[in-house]
Amino acid sequence: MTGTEAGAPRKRRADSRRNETALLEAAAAAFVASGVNAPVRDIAARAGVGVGTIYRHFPTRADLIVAVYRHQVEACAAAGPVLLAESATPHAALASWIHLFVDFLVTKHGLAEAMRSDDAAFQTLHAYFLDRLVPVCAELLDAASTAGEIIPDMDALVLMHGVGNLCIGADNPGYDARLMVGLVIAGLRLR
Amino acid sequence: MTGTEAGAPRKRRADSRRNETALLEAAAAAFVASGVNAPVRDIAARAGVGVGTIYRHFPTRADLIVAVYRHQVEACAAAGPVLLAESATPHAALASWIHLFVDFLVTKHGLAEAMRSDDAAFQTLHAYFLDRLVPVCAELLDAASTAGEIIPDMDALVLMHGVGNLCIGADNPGYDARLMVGLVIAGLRLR
DNA sequence: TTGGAAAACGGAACCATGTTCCGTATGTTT
DNA sequence: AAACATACGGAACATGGTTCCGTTTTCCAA
Repeated sequence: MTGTEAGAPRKRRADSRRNETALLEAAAAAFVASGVNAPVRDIAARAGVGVGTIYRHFPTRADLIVAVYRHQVEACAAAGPVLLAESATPHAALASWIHLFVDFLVTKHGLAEAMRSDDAAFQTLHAYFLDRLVPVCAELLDAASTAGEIIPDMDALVLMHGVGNLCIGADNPGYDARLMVGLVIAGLRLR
Repeated sequence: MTGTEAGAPRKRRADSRRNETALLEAAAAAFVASGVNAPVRDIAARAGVGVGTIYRHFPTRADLIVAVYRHQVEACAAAGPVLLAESATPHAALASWIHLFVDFLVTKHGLAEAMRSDDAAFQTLHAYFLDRLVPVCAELLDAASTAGEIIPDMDALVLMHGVGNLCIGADNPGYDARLMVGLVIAGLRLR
């Protein structure tokens, strides 16, 4: 035997792995250039592969988006506990963390829109972001409400949805997503 | 001559007017059934006309949407001064008026999304809503800030944009647009 | 080293939607 | 009733997502 019992499942082909990273880079570039709705054919062309290859690696656009932004989402999630430990008050930590999330969203054209699309294809995106970030947000909310700084029982999922929505069209010159998010954060405070 | 000098511009054809109202009714029905993004062909079929006829009467989808919802927008605009006169405080009037606007938006699937699309075709929609409602909102904001109830210098356009955004996906069971809008309104208050 | 099975590829073909265009039909005027 | 303007319908085109299958590449094992 070769050592591994029930598997030895022939290692992934080299071209496959090559294409996957090429696609990730191409997608990242296309997203910057044309937003997360960049046409599939464009991304394929940038990566020098056929469209079929995209679908084989990333069945839905959401899978591709998640793959491209995974590190940044992880970083955001990780920042929650750190901010809570380092900030003067839980409410301050919550505010900082939300602004971090907003900064992430507003720099990705179309991501906020995609986040809230109810298209089945975006289910994965939805699920990933929410699974990863809602618990962090809930922890911050809980700390702040325990400290008596904010209204009790605020639902983290609703808050994240709302903040995401406020980031839609953030690059529109007549709009100011950060200001609106600031109002929401202020509105959470007990008076 | 026929009497009228520089015009006598031959009255509109009967079939044209018939089709316009048929189209408005069909669009209203389609919007209720499938949201404001109902396929053009569906609307045409409901109205019993060809697609060309839609484009002749309503060059962009925004024109159609505006035509369908004009009365309701007008009603909302008209309610502003009334609320201001009847409410206990300007802030209360502002809150009521915004909730009125929210109620309007959340019952029109996809309208909030369309409102903030930067697609050129939605320019008309944007312009109409904003021209009509922003001044009303500005008046309410002004009254409230003059009364010292809310932060000064809040921009009505930004607020309307934000509220519109918060209404996106309002029918999603895990979300609560009214709650989020309530937080914004609370956040406007001086403490 | 090489034969061939498995894996992955490319891109043509297909579908859904929005949009345009023009030959035809309808209404209006004289 | 004839002649003209107006409006109509829907085929044809454009765009973008998605699927499918014949071909190519890689890997394993003899």
